[in-house]
Amino acid sequence: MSVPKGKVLPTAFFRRDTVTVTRELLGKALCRQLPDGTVRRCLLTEVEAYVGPHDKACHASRGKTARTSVMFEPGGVFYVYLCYGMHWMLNLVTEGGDYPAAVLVRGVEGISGPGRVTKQLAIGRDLNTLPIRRTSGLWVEDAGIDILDTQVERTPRIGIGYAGEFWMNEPLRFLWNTQ
DNA sequence: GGAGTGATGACA
DNA sequence: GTCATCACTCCA
Repeated sequence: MSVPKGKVLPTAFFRRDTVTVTRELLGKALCRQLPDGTVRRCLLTEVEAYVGPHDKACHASRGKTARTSVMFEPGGVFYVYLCYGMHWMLNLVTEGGDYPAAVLVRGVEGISGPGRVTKQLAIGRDLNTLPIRRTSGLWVEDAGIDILDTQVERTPRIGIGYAGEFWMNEPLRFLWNTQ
């Protein structure tokens, strides 16, 4: 069963508190325009928050660099980077600007794992720094689904053991339990 | 449990 | 310039 077309989320949606945005992204539809012109819509089921310069797991916690400068942009753009030389990671930049934070897309309905999501949706470097809107070929829509807190699970983030005792345990990973 | 893979950032 | 590290995935 496919996800019906919804209203495109405005830039303002992303220019807010990162944890709030992360939680609200569950059940929203990540939409990708395919080369043949058709659109694939996938409900977001797993996301992680990287909440600012003080977050030791956030790439920008050690300052602004060529790679992380996009995270200092006002929210509503993509941060895409290559991990382990093979996997593209998709992030949605949040907050109002000059404050590095983003949401990592770890999974959508039918696709688990951040590297598999980008592979299946053909997401790569070319989307880095582009705005989150229809004309970029990748955007987010409100699918009209209301997800109750009882369906949301929070856990520590994955693969950030280097971030120190506090940040590696913060429950900044959000999962939508669809069962 | 371990390899693959290459950009990135720290350091010289 | 070198070098270690990595918000992962797949196969044994």
